[in-house]
Parts: sequence; structure tokens; C-alpha cells
Amino acid sequence: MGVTINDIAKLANVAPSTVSRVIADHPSISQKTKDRVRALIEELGYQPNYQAQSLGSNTTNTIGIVMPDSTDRVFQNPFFPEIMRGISNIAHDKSYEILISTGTTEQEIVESVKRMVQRKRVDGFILLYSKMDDQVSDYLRSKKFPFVIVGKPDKNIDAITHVDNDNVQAAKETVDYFIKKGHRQIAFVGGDPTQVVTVDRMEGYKLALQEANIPLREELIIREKSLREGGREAARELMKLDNKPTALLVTDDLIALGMLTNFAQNNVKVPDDVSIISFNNVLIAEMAHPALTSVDIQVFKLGYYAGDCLIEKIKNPEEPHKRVIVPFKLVERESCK
Amino acid sequence: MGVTINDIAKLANVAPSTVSRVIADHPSISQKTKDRVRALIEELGYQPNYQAQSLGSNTTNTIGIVMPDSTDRVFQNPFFPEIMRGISNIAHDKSYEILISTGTTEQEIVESVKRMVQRKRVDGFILLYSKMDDQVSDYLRSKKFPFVIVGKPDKNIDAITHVDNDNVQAAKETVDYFIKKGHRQIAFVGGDPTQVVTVDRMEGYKLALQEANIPLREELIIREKSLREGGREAARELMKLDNKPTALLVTDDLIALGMLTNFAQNNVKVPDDVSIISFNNVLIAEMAHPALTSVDIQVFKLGYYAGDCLIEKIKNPEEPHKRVIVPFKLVERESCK
DNA sequence: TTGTATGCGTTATCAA
DNA sequence: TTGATAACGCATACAA
Repeated sequence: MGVTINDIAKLANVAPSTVSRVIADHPSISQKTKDRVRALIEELGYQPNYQAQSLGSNTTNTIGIVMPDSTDRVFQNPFFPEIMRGISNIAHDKSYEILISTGTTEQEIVESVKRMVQRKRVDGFILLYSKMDDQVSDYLRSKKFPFVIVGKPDKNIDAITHVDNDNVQAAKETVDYFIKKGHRQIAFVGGDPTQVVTVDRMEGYKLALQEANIPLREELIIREKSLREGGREAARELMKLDNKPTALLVTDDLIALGMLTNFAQNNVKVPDDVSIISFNNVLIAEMAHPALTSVDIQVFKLGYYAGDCLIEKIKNPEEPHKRVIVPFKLVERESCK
Repeated sequence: MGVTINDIAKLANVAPSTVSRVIADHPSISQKTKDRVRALIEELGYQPNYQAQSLGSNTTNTIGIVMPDSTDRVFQNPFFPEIMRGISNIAHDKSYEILISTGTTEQEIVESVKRMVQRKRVDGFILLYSKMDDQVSDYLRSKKFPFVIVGKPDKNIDAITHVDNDNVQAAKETVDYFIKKGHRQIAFVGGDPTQVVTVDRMEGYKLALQEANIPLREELIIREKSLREGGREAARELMKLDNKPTALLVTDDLIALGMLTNFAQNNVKVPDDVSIISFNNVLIAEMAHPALTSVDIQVFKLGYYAGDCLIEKIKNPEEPHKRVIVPFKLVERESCK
């Protein structure tokens, strides 16, 4: 068996409760005994048993991560490892552990989350997505269980802490950028239309066109659910058009990569025939050919701040709901002219 | 407070221990009381408190995941989300939860793992990498703590359960395939040389050349640590050569993608000037242009089986160490002729 | 087949 | 400033 708090107590000639207080750095313990006890702890390599500590204090020091449901191969989007890296960093800094939800269908995920709260497995959750009518989010809200959304909640914005980019503005500025370069026929290629981020970016797209008095052409708006086939499919549709677009706003680097492939096969030159700007600025954006001009939404920071907000909220449940906006930045490469 | 085992016991007119046994589906409880108790459990939505259950039974029902250290942007390799998906699936099937290690440097990761075992946070680990002289692996072995390696251990092969492909054979067959297509100048572009998988694939490469009586040219062997720059750098080096290779065996789709980009920029035609076959067969392999012929190592299964082995080992520690080999398959696309 | 009593390793309350 | 002692919620050895 491992060494327990009692072992330390005996050797230090104090009560177990005293040792417990030393661990928690309780102010009412004299420096002298603190030192003595700590020396013993160090010497014996004592580590408090997690389950016991957790049972006694009714807290878990762990963060639950909820992934989107993984029909399609969305997880292969480098977005996820990158945001996990951000969360992992802050978790490590604050001595929190990370538990990830299992389950692939929405129903399985909801069950998984419910079990985790009822069994008290985590102190709070980070949702790595934001979509319409999300059951997980509704459930957590009804239970008043701490959680943070990465992205913008589709409702109750002021009642849910979230970390997001200003996607409306990001899309708008990108289209402005196209316009300034002389483009007039600008298409929008978006991912899953039930995701809030897609909606936001489309809004920015429309806003920019409106301001510039460019008529909206519905056939230039394409929404693809599949990351895998999405890009190629979208490229096909767009190229069938009589009056082809000269610029493409694409909401995901991976979709843009698919489009690039289709264009290469059909001898459409990027950026000579069409310019492309995509979102996320993930590693493959710079590896693609031509390298993709992409909006860097700072995925790592999204994760880091989400973790930070959640931990704050856990420690102080009275804390008002917050909204953290991570700045974006257009990274110019070769796919746009 | 939530509903506890005592609440159920009172309402069912039995002792708490009986309820506990019903939950564990203990054989010595009559069907009648089982039914009655279960009905109440269902009705009240009772879920056992995790910490208490864990403390009482000295087991956690959770799997720890150890990632490689993340200098460079290795995590952006879709390999990781995909293998996590496999582990997540089996974990969900077997009612296990997943805790992932935090920490970015090797030292931090080792500390994190040590804490997790001492504090009894998990029942076992899956290591998502295999490299030379790994401290984590050494530590777990010394503690006789259950763990499974994805890949081939660099030593003590028979004493460590691992799930792997036959990478020597996979590389050999791939080179054989090149040779059959008439290639003689075949280059090997590998990732991190401290990783066992790189070593294995190189061995297969050498073996095939030897069998075919093709002299080994050291300058055709390139090893790149960085996924990011690796591909482009390797392409540059190879194209400087007087006697250029006509075929490339590349150990990672992402590196191959980088090479593709460099070739496109320098007007090297794939597959007309060089053929490429890479490993992993991750989503971007089929999205690239030209689509990459790639060795599918079935990453999902790698994860699924690793989880399965670990859980078996946890349930029966006496179980002998196993070696599970997941078959590979060459997926032919456009990058090779 | 079921109940009683005790232990698991902490935290926290109340005294001293 | 510290020490007893009672939770915390469940598992299990032993009794019945």
C-alpha cells in the first residue's frame, strides 16, 4: 500500500487533520509544524489519494471535455488537437486533470455527460462546439453546472460563458479585403449549417456585400456538411456556374484543401482564376499548394482561455457569465490575389 | 444532495449492502429483490458516486492516455484524433472513462504520469508513441502498473503488451511494389529517428533493396524531425542530387504533403517524375493533389485494440503480455506509377 | 439470501 | 494552534 496521511501524522507527531491542513496550506498552522510535516511528505513521497480527497472535499479538480458527435471524420480536423493543447496547458498550470467524453452519437454523448455530472466525475465542462438546440448545453444549464462553450451559444448568450472570435467581423473584413482587391463575384463556402460559427461567418459575408452594394447571388452560397467530400463537391458546383466567382471565402482550411485538389485536377489556377481565403490557419494551410491565405483564429488561445474561464467559474460560482473574444488575424500567403 | 445508496435501501426495505450487490449484479441476490431495487434505481435516477465507489473498491474505471511530448506541432497530425476515436469507442463500450496526461515537455509528462499512479487516478495507461529509452515506460514497468504501448517497444518486447503494425514488412512490401513497377532509385524519407516506427520502416526498406540486389545509397535516406518543414526540406535535398530518385517511401502522410508542395513549386511532376507512397492513410492523403497512395495502418483499430488489451490486463493482471498486430493495406491512388 | 459492521483516505466541524 | 471525531458514499468480510 501507499503511504497515507496517517503515516505522515504519526511520524510528525501530529494529528492527521493537521497534516491535511498543511497540505491545504491552511493559515492557522504554525510555520514550524508546516516545515516539519512538509519535510516528511517530501521524504516519503506522499501524494494524497485522489478519490479520498475528492470524496471528502466534494470536488474533483478535473475538467470534462465534450467533443461534437463524430459522424463524418470531423476529428481529423487539426482544430481539435490544437485546442486540446491549449486546454491541456492551462489545466497543467492550474493542476487540473482532463477527462474526455466518450460516445459518438449525440445521444450517447448526452448520456455520457449526464453520468459524469451525476456521479460527480468533473467540476465543469468545456464544449468544443456550438450548434443549434444543443442538448448538452441545455442540460448543463438546467443543472446550473459550470461550463464554457468554445464558440458562440445559439441562445442565452448572456447566460453562458463563452470564448469565441468575432466571426461576423472576421468574415466581413475578409470579404472587404477581396473587394478591395477588385473582386465582385465572391462565393461563400461553409461547413455544417447547424453550427453557429457557420451562421456567423455567413452573416459577415452578407454584411460586407451589402455595404459594398454588391448584389447577393444565392447560388454563390454553398454549405457542405462533409469535410471529406465537401471541398471537392463545392468546387464542382461552383465551376458549373455560368458566371463563375473569382473569389472564395471558405470557412475551414480542410474544405479549402479539398477545393484546391479539385481545381488542380480541372486546371483551374489558384489564385489566377480564383482567389481563396479560408479559416483556422491550421498547419496544413501553410503546407498546401498554393499555400492558403487563411484567417488565424488562434485556436490554441481559444482553448487556453476556455480552460481559464472554466476554472475561475468553478472556484467562484457566483462569478457573472463572461464573453471572451480572441482576436483574429489574416495571414497572407499565396492563394489570394 | 444527490440520491445515495441509503435512500434506495430505505425505500426498498433492504440494507445498503444489498443495494450495492444489486449494482454489482452479485449472484447471491434473489431475482425478486434485484428487480425491486433496480426499479427504484431507475425511478430515482440513482447513479453511484464515483469517488466513493472508487475509494471502496480501489479501482477507477478510467484509462490514462499518454501523448508524446509536443515540441513541434506533432499533435496536428490527424493520427492522434483518429487513434483517440478508437480508444474512445472501446472505452465507451466497456464503461471506462478517459483521462489524458497534461504536460508538454518529457519531464512534465513523466511527473504527470507518476502523480496519476500514486494518487490512483487511473487503472492503466496507453502510450500513444514508442521511442528509445522512454522514461514513462520504464517507470510503469518498475511499478508493475498496467500499460499498453501503441507501436513496438524499443526493448523488453516480450514483457510489454503492445499493439502495432508489422512496419518492417509494410515498408518492405511497399519497396517491393516500387521495384516491381520498375523503380531502382528509391529514397526513404522518415520522421523522427528516435521513434521505433521510423527505425522499423527503414529496416524494411533496406531489406527490400538487399533482396533485390539494389545497392543502398546513403544519400537517399533522409530523416526529418519536423512535420512542418520536414517534407519541403526533404524534397529540396533530394532534388539537389545528381542521380535523383524516381520513387519515395515516406513514413507520414503529412511529410508527403509537404513534399508535394515543394515539388509543385519546382515543377517536379508526381507521379511522372517521382512516385510517392506514404504511411497512415489519413484523411488528407485522399484530399491531396495528386491523391496520395498510402499504406493504411488502420489507426482506429490500433486505438481500439490497445484499449481492449489494457482493459483485459486491468481485469486480469496475471494475463501474459501480448502482441497484437494490426494488418496494413496499400491503398492505391494517384501518386505512384 | 440478506444484514451488520467496518474500512477506504481524506476533509471539516467542533472542542480544547 | 492543534486534536478528536464525525462525515463523505460505497464495498466487503463476516454473521445471521
